[in-house]
Amino acid sequence: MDTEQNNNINPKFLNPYNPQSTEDNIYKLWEDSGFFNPDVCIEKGVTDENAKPFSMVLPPPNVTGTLHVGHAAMLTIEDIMVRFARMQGKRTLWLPGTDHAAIATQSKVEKILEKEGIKKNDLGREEFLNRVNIFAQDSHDTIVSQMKKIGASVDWSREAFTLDGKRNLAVRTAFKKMYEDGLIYRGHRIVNWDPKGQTVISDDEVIHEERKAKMYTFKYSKDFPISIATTRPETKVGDTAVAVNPTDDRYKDFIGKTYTIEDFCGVKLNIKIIADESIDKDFGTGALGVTPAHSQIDAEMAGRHNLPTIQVINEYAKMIVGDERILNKKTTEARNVVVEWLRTEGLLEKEEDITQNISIAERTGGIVEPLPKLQWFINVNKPIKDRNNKTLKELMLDAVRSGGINIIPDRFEKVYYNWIENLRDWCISRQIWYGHRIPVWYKKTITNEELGINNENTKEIYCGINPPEDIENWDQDPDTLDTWFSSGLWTFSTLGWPDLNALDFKTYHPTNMLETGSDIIFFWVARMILMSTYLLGEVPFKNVYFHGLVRDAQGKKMSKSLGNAIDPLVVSEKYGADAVRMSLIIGTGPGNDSRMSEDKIRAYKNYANKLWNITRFVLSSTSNIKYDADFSEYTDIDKVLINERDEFLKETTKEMEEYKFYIVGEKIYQYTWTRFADVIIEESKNILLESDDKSKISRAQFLLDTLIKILKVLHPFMPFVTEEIWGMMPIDEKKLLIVEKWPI
RNA sequence: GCGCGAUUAGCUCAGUUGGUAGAGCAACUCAUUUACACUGAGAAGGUCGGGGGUUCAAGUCCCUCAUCGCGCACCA
Repeated sequence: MDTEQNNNINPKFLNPYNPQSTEDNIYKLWEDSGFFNPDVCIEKGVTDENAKPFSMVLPPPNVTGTLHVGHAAMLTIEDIMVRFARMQGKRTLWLPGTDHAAIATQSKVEKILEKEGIKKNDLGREEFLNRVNIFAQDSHDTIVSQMKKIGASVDWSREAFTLDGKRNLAVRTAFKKMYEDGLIYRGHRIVNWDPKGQTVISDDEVIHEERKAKMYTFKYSKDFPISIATTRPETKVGDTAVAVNPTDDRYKDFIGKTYTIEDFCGVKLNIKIIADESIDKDFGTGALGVTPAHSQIDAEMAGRHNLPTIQVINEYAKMIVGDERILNKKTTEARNVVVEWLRTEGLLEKEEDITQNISIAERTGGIVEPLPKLQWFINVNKPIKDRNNKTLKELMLDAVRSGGINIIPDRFEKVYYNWIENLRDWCISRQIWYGHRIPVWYKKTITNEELGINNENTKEIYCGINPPEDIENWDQDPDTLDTWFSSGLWTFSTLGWPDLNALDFKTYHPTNMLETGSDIIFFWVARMILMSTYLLGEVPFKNVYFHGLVRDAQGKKMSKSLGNAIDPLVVSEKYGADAVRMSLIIGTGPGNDSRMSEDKIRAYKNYANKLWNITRFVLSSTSNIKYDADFSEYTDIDKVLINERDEFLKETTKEMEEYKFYIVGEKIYQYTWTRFADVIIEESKNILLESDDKSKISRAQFLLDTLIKILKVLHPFMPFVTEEIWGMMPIDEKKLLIVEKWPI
C-alpha cells in the first residue's frame, strides 16, 4: 500500500483496538442521539410510525447493592433482542427500572445499621425509611452506571421504580379492585412466620434445608393409650388431638374418646382421638399428635374435626405457656426441657437420629415458625365474575395452555403447571416498614381498643385508592405488601396503567418478550400472569425466555463468600464490555447454566481486535474506490462468495428470530475470522495487486460490502466496537449503526 | 415419593424432521514481522454414560440402569 492511501485511514487504526478509550464515548453518542427512545426514532425518521412494536420490560434489579455477572448476562441477552428488533425497523421499547425489593432491602439496611449499633425501632418508622431511601438511591445510581457500562440500550426517559408514585397508584388501584371482587381477604390462618425478620412470608419465600434432627417417640402420660412421634416435643404442649388412620385396627377402639392429661411438663392437655384419612399407618407409630396452632397440616385437620387451636409459641419463637421450666424459653431450649421431663417421667420410648428438611426464610435465614396470624391473602380459588367465573389459578393455567404465552425453553411449562397445581392462597401482607403500605384503614373505636388485638377482625374496614375523608377517625393498616405484588403489575404499571388510554399502554401492552432468570418463575413470572390476566384480561407478555445461572469456570455458584465472583465492571474495564458480552452469550442455551472464565473473555477481546485489523486492511486496500451499495459488476468468483455470505446472513437472521443467540454469536465469530479473514482476505491480497481492474473493483466492493454486513449482524452482540468502526466507514448518508437496517 | 434436566474431543458446548461425529478454548508441530503476535498454517484428539429395542440406517426415537444437578411435595 502506498502512503497516499494510508493517509485516508483514520489514525486510530495505527494502534490496536482500545475499548477503554472507546466504550464510554460510544454510549454517550447513543444517549445523545435519543435512539433508545422509540418516540425519538419515529421523530427522526429512522423508525416508521406504523412499524410493528417490540416491547420488553427490564426485570428490575433489586436496589440492594450492585449488579453481578448474572445481571450482565441478562442485560446482554435482552440488549441483543432489543438491538436486533430496532435494526429490523420495529418500534422498539426496552423499559428500565429498579425494584425496591422490600424485605431484601430492609434487612440489608438493618444489617448496616446494626454495625453502627443502631436498631430500626430506635429510629422510628419515618427516620428508618429515610435511611432506606438513601441506601436505595445510592444503589440505584450504581446500577444505572453499571447498565450503561454493559451497553444496555434501555429507554432511560421511561425509567420506573417499583415504589415510586405512579407504581403506588397502580398498586392501590389493583388492591382495591381485588378487595372489592373478594379476591383479597383478611384471614386468621397458620402462616410462615420469620422470627428473625419479624414478618410473615409467603410459601415461595420459604426454602428447605436438610438438617440432622432427633425424632422422639413418647406418650403424653402413663395412662395414655397411644404413642406418638415428633421432632418438636416442645410444641406438644399445644396438642389438642391425636390422629390415626380410620382403618388402623390398633387404634380403632380409641377413636372419639377424649383424654385429659393433668400435667404434661406443667401444662394441662385435653387430647381427643380422631380418625383422619391423611394419616400414614406405617409412618412412626401411625399416630400423629395434632398441634393446630403450629403446623399447617394440623390446622387443616383441626378444621375438619373442629378442634380447638392453642397457641404456645410467640413471634420471638418463645414459649408462652407452662411454668418457669419452659415459659419464655426459646423453642430449642424448651425442647430439651420437655425431652428431659419425658425421660425422667419414663414416658420417652425411643430417640432416633434422622435427617429432616427444615424451613428457612430465604432472605434472613431465620427458621420459619408456623403461627396463627391475622393476615391479608389473595384467594386463588375463587371464581371471578368478569372472567367467565374462572379462578386466578385457572387464569394462570389458561394463559400458558392456550398458547397465549410461549415459554422458552418449553420444559419450564411443566414446572409452571406443577407449581400452580400445588398453589395455595398467597399471603401478601408483611410486617416490615419498607414497601407499599396496605391501602386499608380501620375505624378507631373505644370498644375495639378494649377488645384487643385478637378482635381486629371486628373493626370497621375501609379500603380505597385514597385515604378516608375523616382520616382522623381511622388508622391505616401498619403492614406493607409483598414486594412481588407491585412486581406483578410491572408490565403495565410502567406503561401508564391504570390510565387505560395511556398511549404507551395501548401501544406496547401486552409486551412481546419477558427475559428473566428461571429462578423467579413463581415469584415473578407467575404473579405477572396472575395480575395481568385478572386486571386486564390479557397476557402480560407473549414470550418468556429463561436464562440460567452464570457459574465460575469450575461450575460452582459464584458468591462473594467463596471469592469466585467475577465483577462484570472489573472485567469490562480490563477486556471491554463487548468481550464480556460475547463470553456471556456463547455456549449458553436458554434455561441452562453457563460458565464464565477470564480465558473465555480474553478470546473475545482478541476477536474485537481482529475485527479492528480486518477493517484496517479492508479500508486501506479499498481506499481507491468508492463504495457502492448497489454495485452489480461482480466477477463470477465474487458472486459465489456473495451467495455463500448471504446464505450465512439468512441463517443468522432465522436463528436470531428463534432466539438462538448462542449459535449466532459463534457463527459470526467463525465467519469473520476463519472464512472472511483467513481465506477471503488472504486471497484478496493477490487479486487486489495482480488482477485486472474489473476483478480488483469487484473484490474491493465485495470486501467493503461484506464488512458492512458483518458489522451490522455483529452489532447486537458487540455494539461498542461495531459502532466505533461504523463511524469510520466510507459510506454516504450514514446513520448511527444502532438504527441502521438489518442486512437481510 | 413425584417430576425436570444433563451425560458428545483434555475443558466449555453445538448437533434442526433419524442419513459419513462439529466448533471454540487448551495442548502439540511448524512459520516469524504480516492488515493483525491480541498472528498464520498444519496435524492430533470421540465405541456420543452403560445395556437393550425399533429401523436399511440411531448421538438423534422407545425401554431400562447408572451418575451428577435442580424443582415440587413430604417432613408425626
